[in-house]
Amino acid sequence: MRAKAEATRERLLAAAKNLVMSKGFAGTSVDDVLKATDLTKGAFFHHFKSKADMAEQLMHWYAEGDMKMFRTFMAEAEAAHDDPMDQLMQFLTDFENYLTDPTNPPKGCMYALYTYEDDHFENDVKGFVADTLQTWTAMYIRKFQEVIDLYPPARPATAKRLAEMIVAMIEGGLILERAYKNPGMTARQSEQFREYLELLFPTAAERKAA
Amino acid sequence: MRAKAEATRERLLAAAKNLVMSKGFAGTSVDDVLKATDLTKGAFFHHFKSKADMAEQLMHWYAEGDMKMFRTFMAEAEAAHDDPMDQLMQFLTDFENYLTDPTNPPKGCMYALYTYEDDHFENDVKGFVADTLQTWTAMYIRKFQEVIDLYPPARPATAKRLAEMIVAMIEGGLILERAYKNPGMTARQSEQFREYLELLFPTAAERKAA
DNA sequence: ATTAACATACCAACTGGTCGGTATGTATGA
DNA sequence: TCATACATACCGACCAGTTGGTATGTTAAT
Repeated sequence: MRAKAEATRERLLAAAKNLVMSKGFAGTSVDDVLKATDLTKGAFFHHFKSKADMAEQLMHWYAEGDMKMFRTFMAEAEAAHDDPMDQLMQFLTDFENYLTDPTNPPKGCMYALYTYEDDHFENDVKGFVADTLQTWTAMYIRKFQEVIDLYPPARPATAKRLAEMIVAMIEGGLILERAYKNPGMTARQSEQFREYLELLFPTAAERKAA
Repeated sequence: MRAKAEATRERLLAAAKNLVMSKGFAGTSVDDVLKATDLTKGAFFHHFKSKADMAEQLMHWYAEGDMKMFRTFMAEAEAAHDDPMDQLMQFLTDFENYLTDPTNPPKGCMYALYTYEDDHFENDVKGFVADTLQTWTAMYIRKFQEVIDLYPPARPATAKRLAEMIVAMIEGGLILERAYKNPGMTARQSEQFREYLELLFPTAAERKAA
């Protein structure tokens, strides 16, 4: 029984995610979610004590899946290469392939969405979004620091700056992707960032050429 | 009397802009706007034939102000320098100063906001947002092409890619700025982008040093 | 005297949320 | 083992408040 209940909860969350991603949080009504799942008010308020509670659970659920994916990509990249620059490059190309893969539209980032509707959310939720973005950034920082320690950058650069840069480029890419309905935009940003890295760490490029 | 009417319309739009920027479009009710302006339903529906119509007028109004600002920055930069690289750099630093200036929070980009709530808007509005972003990008493309024509890039680069890159970085920066409540994030993205340009166009940097 | 520019009163539909009820599970004890 | 006792999972009617929108004023400028 508990397994079926969890399945129901995830059905609600999955439907909510799709709706929220295309209509926003305030624009998505509880009834919308119920229509999409063929469930009723009773079910909804059994699993969530309010709509705001759903928002919180939805964000945690989303972040969990999101972070797991990134960690998997990173672990694979680290297993495949010893050199941190190689690891980073593979991570980014893997991510680009994932973005290019014609999976379930509409694409977008729920952190960004919550950020642009933040008046509706409790400080807990806003803090969680910020923390998650920080964790994401921190993953990059660690890797960039390894690269910087190994290869002198052609111009002064900090790991933090580079990490924030790629995160911003991805977020911005997703916006352009939605606005233009052009599925390739985000991956192109990642590609362009790799171009920058090649220029910034010339000795890493030479090493590979050798 | 017509002047007073236009003033009322702008009062409504200005209030709507602030509210929409912090609560989203669906999250902002007509009553919210009226409460903020001390006006009534009669006034609102005299100026806008529906809430959706307000959304459209709001976007046009916003884009007009936005584009005017960018054109002003660009005109100033072009008046101050002959070299396109110098023009570009001043444009970016001017923009950074504007972003850093502690003006009216909350910061953010209405194009991004509409993009993340696009289910509520007519195709007209969505198309307009896309067109405006394209126009913004096209301004950069023109300038980057001038730079590329003059200084050979250290690695293959197209004006279009670079233009999309800076637009994405700004959009992403604004998201991080909101999420972290850190007013400096967006300007930092622009700075970092200039760092990239210095690397990409080394001969331009040499020319300046000489 | 018209008309533009607003105010006021009101409406049907929808909003998030509650509540009593039911069916189906699970734990316990004799 | 099998009835008792309770908990979980869900249903659907209902509620008060809010939503966008309208119909009918009133006032003031042209």
